[in-house]
Amino acid sequence: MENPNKEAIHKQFPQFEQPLLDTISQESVVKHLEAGDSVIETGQYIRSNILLLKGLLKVYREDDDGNEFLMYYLEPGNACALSIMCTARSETSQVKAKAVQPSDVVLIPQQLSEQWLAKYKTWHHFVIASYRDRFEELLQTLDSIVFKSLDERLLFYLKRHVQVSGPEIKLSHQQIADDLNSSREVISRLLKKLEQTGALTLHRNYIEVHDLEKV
Amino acid sequence: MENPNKEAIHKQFPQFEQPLLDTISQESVVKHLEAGDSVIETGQYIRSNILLLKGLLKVYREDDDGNEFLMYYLEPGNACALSIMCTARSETSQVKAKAVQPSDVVLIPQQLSEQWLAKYKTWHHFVIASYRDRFEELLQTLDSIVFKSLDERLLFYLKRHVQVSGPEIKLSHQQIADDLNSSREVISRLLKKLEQTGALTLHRNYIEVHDLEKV
DNA sequence: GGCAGTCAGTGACTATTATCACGCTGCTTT
DNA sequence: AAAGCAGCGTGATAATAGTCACTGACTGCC
Repeated sequence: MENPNKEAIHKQFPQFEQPLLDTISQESVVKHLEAGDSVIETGQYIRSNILLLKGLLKVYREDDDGNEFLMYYLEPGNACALSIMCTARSETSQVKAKAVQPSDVVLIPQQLSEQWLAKYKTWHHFVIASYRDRFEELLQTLDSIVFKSLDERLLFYLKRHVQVSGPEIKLSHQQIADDLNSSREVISRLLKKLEQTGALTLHRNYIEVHDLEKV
Repeated sequence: MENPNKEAIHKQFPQFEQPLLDTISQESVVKHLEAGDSVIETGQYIRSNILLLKGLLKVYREDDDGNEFLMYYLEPGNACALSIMCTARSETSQVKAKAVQPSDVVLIPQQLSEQWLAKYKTWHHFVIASYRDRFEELLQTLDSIVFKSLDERLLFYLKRHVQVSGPEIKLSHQQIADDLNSSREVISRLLKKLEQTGALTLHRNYIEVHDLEKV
């Protein structure tokens, strides 16, 4: 009885050694998420690592007033050590993850992950690389917030979004404002300025990006 | 010929297994830093991990205009995967580390670190835990920048500083402004407000903290 | 077609932070 | 003691971003 997702896992994570692939297929759970679904809420495992097979996740921080901001996106082949999320809840804030597109994720219980660290070399390289990559992405987000003004942050945001899901940005101004922890009116005004430069065209509920580099 | 720092290493990193301690003593270099010394510049090894034996380091981000902001402090027993620093130089910014107090650091070449990951269980746990801890601290910094206004960020900054080096904060207003990527005048005004609440007393070149919690 | 609801545009106002310009203080140097 | 300088206080002003109030425009539904 082969796990039907085995091939998908192998394709997205070709670096894993064969026995590890077998173990993953046997012991972990693949979960399908619709756009908008929250990863934490659906996860049966409280502390799990997540491998993304298909789709797109956004990982964001939320404080207790409901304010949020985008940390980074996860693409297929990426992982997010959910252990980070579960431990990293200070009194006030929490890390959350949500599907942006319909997605397939592999949930790996924290305990298994730790066993594999010792057992499978490719796994431990993968985990360390994941931490490092996530760290660097977070650092980039931080940079843009600290050093840049909102119009530059918006540009950075749009570029990143185009990278992960193409030049048709299907978001309302309100959603963008949320991701940047700003307000709709401000984002609207900045977007309009960008439209006037010819970098993009605004539509209802989506933005057509032409060229963000020349701005 | 015993490495005289072996005992210090053992004391700060008691979780390390004996063979690992031996290897560290033999193969790594302990470097003394005076307050203000930059870690990168003194490091003979380009890509190294750093273990802090004594003192206090600050790790900060700097963009190409010379603006900077504090990411977090490192205390004895902490480590900073310097590999992060070396790879994490985007076009614009760079991670740097500087001694705040006279400090002793152990420099571990990246190559050795990677060998040890497979060889010593306590090392690989340590590295993973370090990544996680640094990640969470960075997340806290990010929180304070995104969700809080400057007066709250200043409070957060002062609290953290008190935690790592006591209630006598030996910094000029300018230095604090740099760490928060703000300007001296603004910090001066906010500090004055805090003084009026009785939370601290201002002096030339240092601040005497009484109680930051009640503010 | 009419109604409700979401999305977007806009002007006026406010709050926060940055910047500029200056003066004062107290320490160090000569 | 005089000069020089770093650190700090302060008012005025500017720039940026957030908030409020309102409008119109499009969408889906009955």
